[in-house]
Amino acid sequence: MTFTLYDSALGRVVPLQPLRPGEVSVYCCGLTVQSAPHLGHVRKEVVFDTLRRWLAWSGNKVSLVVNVTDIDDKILAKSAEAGRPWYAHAYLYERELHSATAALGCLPPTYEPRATGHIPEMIELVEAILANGHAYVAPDGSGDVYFDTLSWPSYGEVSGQRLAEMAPAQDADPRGKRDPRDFTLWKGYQPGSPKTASWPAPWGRGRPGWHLECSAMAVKYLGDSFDIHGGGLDLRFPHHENEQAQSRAAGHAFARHWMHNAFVTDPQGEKMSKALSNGMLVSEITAAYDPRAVRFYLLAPHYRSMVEFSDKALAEATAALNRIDSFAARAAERLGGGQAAAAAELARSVPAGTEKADPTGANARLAALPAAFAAALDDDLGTPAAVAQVYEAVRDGNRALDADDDAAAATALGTVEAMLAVLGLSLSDPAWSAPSSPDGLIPIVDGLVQALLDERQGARARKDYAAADAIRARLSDLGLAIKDTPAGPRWSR
RNA sequence: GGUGGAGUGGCCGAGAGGCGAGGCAACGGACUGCAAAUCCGUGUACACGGGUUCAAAUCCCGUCUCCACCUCCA
Repeated sequence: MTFTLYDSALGRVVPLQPLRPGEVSVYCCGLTVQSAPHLGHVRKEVVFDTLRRWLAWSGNKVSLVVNVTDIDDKILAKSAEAGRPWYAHAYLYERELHSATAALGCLPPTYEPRATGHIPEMIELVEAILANGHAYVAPDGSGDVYFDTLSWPSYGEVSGQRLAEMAPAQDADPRGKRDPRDFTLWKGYQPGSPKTASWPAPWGRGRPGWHLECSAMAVKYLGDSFDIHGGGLDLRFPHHENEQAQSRAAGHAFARHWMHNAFVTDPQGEKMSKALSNGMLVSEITAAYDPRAVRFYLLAPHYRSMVEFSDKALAEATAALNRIDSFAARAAERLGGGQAAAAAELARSVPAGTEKADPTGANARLAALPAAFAAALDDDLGTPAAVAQVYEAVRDGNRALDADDDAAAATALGTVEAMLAVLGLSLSDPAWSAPSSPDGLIPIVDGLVQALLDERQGARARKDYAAADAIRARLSDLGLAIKDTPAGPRWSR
């Protein structure tokens, strides 16, 4: 069984043959921490978190490096507006990003380097490109260094853009550029910018260009060559194109495959953006919906398809996940938690799998999954077909419970739990425990509701259905759903 | 203008030459005091027009519409 992926530079699905068998190295462009993340930003995090979990589940050591761009034009501009130092501004939104991704159950990357921590590496990279004759220092004394795009014949290989056909950019500040298609490697210090946002370099004080940062960090942490470079589709050109060109021009083999996720769109089908982000900030969404359902909503469609944001879609995802959870709860009540605990145990072995290759453990983990589920994920991270397998197992399990076939129900429960664990949706995942509930309150609430349900049971026994239904209605008004099961009434939110 | 992607049943969303993924919603049935939950059943979908083929949602040609990138963007 081999993982295959759609390599967006090649435009087709190819098998992943890692540089080092059993180890997969992934670099994924993170965010420029300039403002609060919206749903679109975190789709990428969820997609690559799921990819990483799957590769680890199947026995690979996975290194996932995600950068934090903490210096750029936007950060300087917005921090000035906000009246705080640029680094404090960046750090504020870096923390917001972390809480957003954690809320959605994303494991922290293997490492998350900040651009500002890698200025020496970036300078070395520029020196290498200069030495190889693919960059030039602007002759105007500005301290700018530009990549000489025309000197790099394979420019365009990532995005399919042809240099000759590219619309010449209307550059507001061409300074010493030879050709409008050249891009900035190093931006000379401009008076008026914060002094703290500049660093000494052989060609003058300044700061790195955006594209350069990723190249330097990817090579530093993943080596001269690595397996997968990921990011949002909007980064394909020019960012990824430029990254590839400058890295190879410096002599590095760089990314072997490119993976790009599609956008989250607004209800009109247009790409989510800052201007449209009202009501779509991650913090707002996770306040309004179960964060686990939000993750489910983001990963159920294929990563290369656009996802449309709407309250209806989130509500549907909540309902769908609810059905899965109801089965798990019903089965666990009937069978005891053995199967679920076993699946949770398997899931717990996976974070270790990201640290080292674990083919032996992988055999046990893969055996816990339906073959069709594994095949779906191996086929370019086919989460839709994988999710369909979850539903199949839920139906099988419910059917088994209805037929009093405990053995079959137990199998289904274990399968469901294992699949949820792969997708980062397992209820036993610590990410979903709600620390916001004050300690000790839950048993009290539970006891109070139980007392009311006992009351209702008494009424039912007397065939006083009016009284029984009144209690149910009052609980229902509080948002509690009551189910009468053979083992007695059960309540849930 | 260049490059890439998309149009699927009430809605969402897969698939990519031949047996109708899956979910949500709806309707009927079983179960229930009634519900809820669950199970069973119910759909002659693939933008349009041509073509290839024994067979096309899937391939080819053309048309229309939408989206993205080419300027910062997950």
